[in-house]
Formats: sequence, C-alpha cells, structure tokens
Amino acid sequence: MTEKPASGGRPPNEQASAALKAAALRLVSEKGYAKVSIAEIAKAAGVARQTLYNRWNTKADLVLEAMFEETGRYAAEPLDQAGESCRAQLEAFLAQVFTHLSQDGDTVCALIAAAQQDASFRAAFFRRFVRPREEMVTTLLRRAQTQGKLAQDRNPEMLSTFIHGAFWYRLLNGQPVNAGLARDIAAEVFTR
Amino acid sequence: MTEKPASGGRPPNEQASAALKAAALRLVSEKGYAKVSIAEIAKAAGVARQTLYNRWNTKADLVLEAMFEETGRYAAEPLDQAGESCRAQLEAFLAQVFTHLSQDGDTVCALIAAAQQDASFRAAFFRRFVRPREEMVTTLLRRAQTQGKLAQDRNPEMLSTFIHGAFWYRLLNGQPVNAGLARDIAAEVFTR
DNA sequence: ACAATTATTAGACTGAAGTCCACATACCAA
DNA sequence: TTGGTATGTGGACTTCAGTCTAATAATTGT
Repeated sequence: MTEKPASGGRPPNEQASAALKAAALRLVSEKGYAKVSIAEIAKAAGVARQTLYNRWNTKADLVLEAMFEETGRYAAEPLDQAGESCRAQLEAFLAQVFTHLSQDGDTVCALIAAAQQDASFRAAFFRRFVRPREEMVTTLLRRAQTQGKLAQDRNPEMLSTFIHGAFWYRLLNGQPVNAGLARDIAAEVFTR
Repeated sequence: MTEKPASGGRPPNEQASAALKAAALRLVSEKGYAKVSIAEIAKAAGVARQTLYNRWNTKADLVLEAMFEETGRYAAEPLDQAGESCRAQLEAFLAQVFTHLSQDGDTVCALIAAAQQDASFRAAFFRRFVRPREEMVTTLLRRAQTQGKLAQDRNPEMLSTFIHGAFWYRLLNGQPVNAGLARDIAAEVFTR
C-alpha cells in the first residue's frame, strides 16, 4: 500500500519536494503565512508552480507537512517521571507545547482557519495535529485517575476537551498562550 | 460620537445597506459562506460593488453585522430562576446557544477563520460575539460560587474559558455541538 | 532503439478580491 | 442659484488561486 509498483514513468523529483518545503517554512516564518503566495514559494524553490500542485492541494497542506515532517516538534510525550506529581506533569507538558507555539502561533492559527475552508484539510489537520495531542492529555488524566490523583467522577475526555479548548480559544482570540496559562489550567484541573 | 455633524454631502442610502445585509444573509444561508462572492451579494442587492466596500471592509464584516444586528440572537441572558439549580441554568444556557449554532455553525466557523486573517475583524468579532458570551458564563459561575454551589477554590474565569474553549474546539474540528455537549459540560463543571 | 508512462515546465486562462478613477447624484449652506 | 461635499455607479486594473494544455524530460519494459 505504501510502495507503489509504478513501473515506468519519470520519477518525482524529491529535491523539488524538499526545496518547496524548505522555502515554505522560511518564507512563512519570515513574512507570515498570509503574506506568502503559492507562486512565491515555487519561485523561491526554483520549481514550476504545477510541481507544487502535483504534491499538495493547497498552501496549508504544504505548510502542515513541512512543519510536522521529520522533526517530532510538539510531539514530546509527557513522561510518567518518578517523583513528579500528575499536576506537575500536565503543567510541564502544556508549558512545553505552549512555548513551541509562541514560535509560530500565527501559522497554527492560519492552519486552523484554512481547515474551516477545506474539509479534507480539516481532516488531515485533525489526524496529524489535533488528535495526537488530545490523546496524550487524556492518557495522562486517566493515569492520574488510576493513581487516585484525580477523582473518579471526573471525565478525562471532557477535561481534555476543556484543556485543548482553552488553548484554542485563547490562541484564536489573540490572547496570551504561555506558561501562566499552563499553570492556571493545571491548577483548575487538579483542584484541591 | 454616534451622530456625525456631516453637514453637506450626499447621505448614505440606508436602503442599500439593508438590501446588502438581507442579500448577504439569504445567500450565505442558501449556498454557504464560502460559496458566496462579494460581487454576487452586491448584484443580488441591486447596488454597485463599491457601495458595499463603502460600508464594510470584507464579507466577514458584512455578515457579522447582518447576523447580529437588530435581532438579539444568541444573546439571551441566563436567568437566575427560582428553583432552578445553577447546573441546570448553565446547561440550559449552553443548550440554547448550541441549538442556535446548529442553524449556522458553518457561518460561525467561517467568521472565526476570517478573524485569523484580519486583525481588525478579530477585534470586532471578539467584542461583539465572543466577550459577551464569556462574561455571561463567568457571571453565572460567580453567582453559583456566592451561593455555595461551586467550591471557593474554583476559578470562574478559567472555567468559563474551559467551557467556551470546549465549544470552539468541537465546532472548529467538525465534532458535534449539541444538547449532549451542554449536559457533559455542566456535569463536569459542577462535579459532585 | 523504441514505445509507454509519468513528471516537469512555461504559459494561457478563469474567477474572485480588492483598489482606483471619472462621472453622476443628492444634500447643505451661502 | 451656485459651490462644496460626500455618496452611488460603472468600469478598468492588479494580484492571486486554481485549472488546463502542449511540449519536454526521465524512467521502465520490450
């Protein structure tokens, strides 16, 4: 399923893909997502515009893949370190994610916006970005519950939605998303 | 501040404004926000395109004003009815908001997306749509706290962010936003 | 060597957003 | 009535996303 037989035919130019992703990342971080055009990325990569369309449907598809490809950015699992409380684990995980986001929060906002205009991109974004982080937090909260650090009548799925929702809500409304928010969230989840 | 002196000059045609808002609402509900062009709205309203730009900067500005103008839609305050628990009040308020949103959730998603591409629209959207609803919930939670229905160590502002965040997160990810979500949110906020 | 197949390229083309302009129109005040 | 001022109208123009096409290039199998 992954490797196609594909005998015959000119092979895709992998250097072109790499150049496009690199150019996209550079231009978006330099000028901001909205101010970079498809044509500009292709030109900077030294490639025809159609070559970009051969691989990605939209600028959002390209930027998403470029941001999350080899590097496991934003993907660090919260570890169950001995001696660290569940609350501290949650706070540390959120603080780490939020710090990374302060680097390119504008791009993430732009990708969320793009997802509202393109159902297939919304699905890809959910699968590659949203759901993994949601599951990390749900897992952490379930572990806290089995350890007795979170009351049995709390709902880990709903709490995870609260946590990520608070983050999206703040980010999309231009409000601060930083270590202070991580602390406040962890405090509210692990009340008492 | 509201009434301008404006002596001299041709007065703005209020019928044109009304026709533009009506046409925008009708077309957006018929075809969906993304599939309606500015030129189409102007044509349906029987006015020149420039007349639309004289009043609003973007389609989002026009649609926001059209949706929230005279009608107090989405604006019903949660009442402190005698005999109704705080939890039931919250659930009823959320269920009402979510029901309205099922009518035009797509448009709200499109407006949130537009806010990510236009800082001045983001500010207007926050002021007219986001903040009022956030404050309604915060007020309700503070009242619950003074009545002893919510523990003193809970943080009403953070909880309100949780609640609205959960709603945004679900909506923007294409997940259900309905009475069931209202129930789950109210249950998680008023634990025990 | 040659045919089949697929990728790349340059360019044309459409549709939409947004800006700009010249001219017509409506209102006010002197 | 006349001049000042601001809006309405139609159209030209630029930029960009997205689609399409014809020609060319690279690879495989015969």
